[in-house]
Amino acid sequence: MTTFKRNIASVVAPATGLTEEAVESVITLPQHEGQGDFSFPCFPLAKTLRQAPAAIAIDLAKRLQPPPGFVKIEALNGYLNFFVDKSDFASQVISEIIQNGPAYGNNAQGTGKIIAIDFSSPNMGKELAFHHLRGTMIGNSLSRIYHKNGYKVERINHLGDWGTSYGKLIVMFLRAGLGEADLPTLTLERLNALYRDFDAASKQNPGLEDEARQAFAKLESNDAFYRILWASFREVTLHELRRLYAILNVEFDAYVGEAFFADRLESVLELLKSKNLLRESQGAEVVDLEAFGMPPALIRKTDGSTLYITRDLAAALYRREHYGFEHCFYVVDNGQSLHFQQLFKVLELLGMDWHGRCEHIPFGLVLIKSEDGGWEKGKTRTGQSSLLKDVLEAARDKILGIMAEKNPDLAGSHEIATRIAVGALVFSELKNRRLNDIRFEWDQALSFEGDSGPYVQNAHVRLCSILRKTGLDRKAWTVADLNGIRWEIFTDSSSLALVDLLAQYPDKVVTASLSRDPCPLAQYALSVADAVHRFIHDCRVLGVPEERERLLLVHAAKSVLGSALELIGVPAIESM
RNA sequence: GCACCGGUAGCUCAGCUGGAUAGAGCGCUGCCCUCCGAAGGCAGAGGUCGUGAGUUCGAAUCUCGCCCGGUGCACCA
Repeated sequence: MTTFKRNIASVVAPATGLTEEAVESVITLPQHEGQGDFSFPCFPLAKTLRQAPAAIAIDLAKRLQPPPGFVKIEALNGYLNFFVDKSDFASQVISEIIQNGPAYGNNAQGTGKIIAIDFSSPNMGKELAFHHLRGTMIGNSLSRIYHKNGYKVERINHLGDWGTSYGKLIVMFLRAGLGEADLPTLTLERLNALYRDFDAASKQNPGLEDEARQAFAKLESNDAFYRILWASFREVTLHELRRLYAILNVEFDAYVGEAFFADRLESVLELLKSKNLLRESQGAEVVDLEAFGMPPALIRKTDGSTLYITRDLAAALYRREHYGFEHCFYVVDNGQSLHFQQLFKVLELLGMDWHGRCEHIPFGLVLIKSEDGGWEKGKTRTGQSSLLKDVLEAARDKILGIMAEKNPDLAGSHEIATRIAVGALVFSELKNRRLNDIRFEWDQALSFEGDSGPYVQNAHVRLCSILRKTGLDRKAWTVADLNGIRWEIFTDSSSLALVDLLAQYPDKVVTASLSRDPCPLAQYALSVADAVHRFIHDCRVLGVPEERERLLLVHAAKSVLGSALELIGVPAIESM
């Protein structure tokens, strides 16, 4: 792909006076048939050459000889269209895929650089709701994408495990008559129920809020019994989280929750004071951000306790010191953009010259139907949101039904059904741009038709199935397999369309990293799946004279599609 | 009121670092398995790209105003 662009640049640059880099950067891929394979738009030349773009294109088309790898140059509508030698193109693309193996699509953009990425980060004592899937999978996918771009990625789960909320849990735990003896059998479900009980009970008994604050104060002062309760609650939460993350195939390098920063808060306050940023306001301590068009950042409450942003300041300072990151990403929903604007501004005011390396990566909200029929943000606390484990189970069960009908040989395989369910749910989260709000509806969440995860997974399955029939599914392909390949076999439109897409993979890996959005890769996987299904439909592979060549393409397509699926976190399964 | 985000086919959405004739899926009308997996393929109908201006040779894409929807804006995280 890059060699083809470079070859175009090598003939266009001298004829136009542009640099080769400038030519390469404007080369586009045409959208319609008859427009060649690469295009150079002549419009920007109109001014300097004082000629109409169409005339420039016609003139260039006459004067230029097709560069290596090309057979024809044509002028059309002010574009200079280059037609590749199809055999040559297929040869270059497929050879590159075979030579690189799983490293195809890798680049060195991030070599030697570290990215700290904070995602998922649920609250202790609460079950994962369906809406947590979005941030979790966006963060997971971005981690993999940046890794493929050469970065070292540190995945951080910034567990919400400190604050008055945990006073609430302790209060309700004790009020329910539970004690240390009950800890071994405690479940996350039970803890989550205690939360809801607290909300209900505190409406009747407003004094409960005070009790919770006192309980948290006692926890903060390291009361031994309260520390044991807290540690158990945390372990129960982590146990269930790890179970779900395993199903989703999501991993973290660190579970560093807010509690970890508890004893660093004083030094944050000292730092703010030393820079003369802290002001007293209505009995609380704030950093005034009015000059920047923002409300003040509330650092310390009237009762002396600290807040979210105080802990986030401590976390940012720690991460910078501990990881020395190039970028620090916060994958958190769009509703918190003000918080992050304030956080980054305070870091700037503190004189942290790296504040610009911190970046909020917002995503749209998951809305649920409200009582009046409108749509609103779902809240775990009130129990309106569906639990992630329930949605996963429902999806798996529905898929088991479909499998029984479509592939009785595999019927009953919970493992495969689960992987299809994960693929379906994850793909529908990531195929759209991350800032779009999503409306949760059961019917839609459990719809597996059309442009869906299963459709893309099925393309991979069909490729695997063909390879399996020849015993080549576990083969390690090498450049030796390219000897004697008749590249002209790939010049039919279905094969060529597939080859063309495979060639675009490295660019898509970069695009996704620059937009900080898995969406381009999900869309790409979809178009590869389209091309695969069409290829399999149009081109018989086994038992035909072209078998050897087509098996090579099948393997190349499987390899690239599998890689793209891995990047977005959709399981690349081999049968379904 | 201020701020962030969205507004493209009946519905759900791609396309947005400006480029040629705006693309999918669902739904609707039909067609294709004696053939490697039909969870598949092919064809048809369906569009003032919210709206008004501006920048430009060229705007769904950039800038500004307005309208509609979601979210946030001091002691929760």
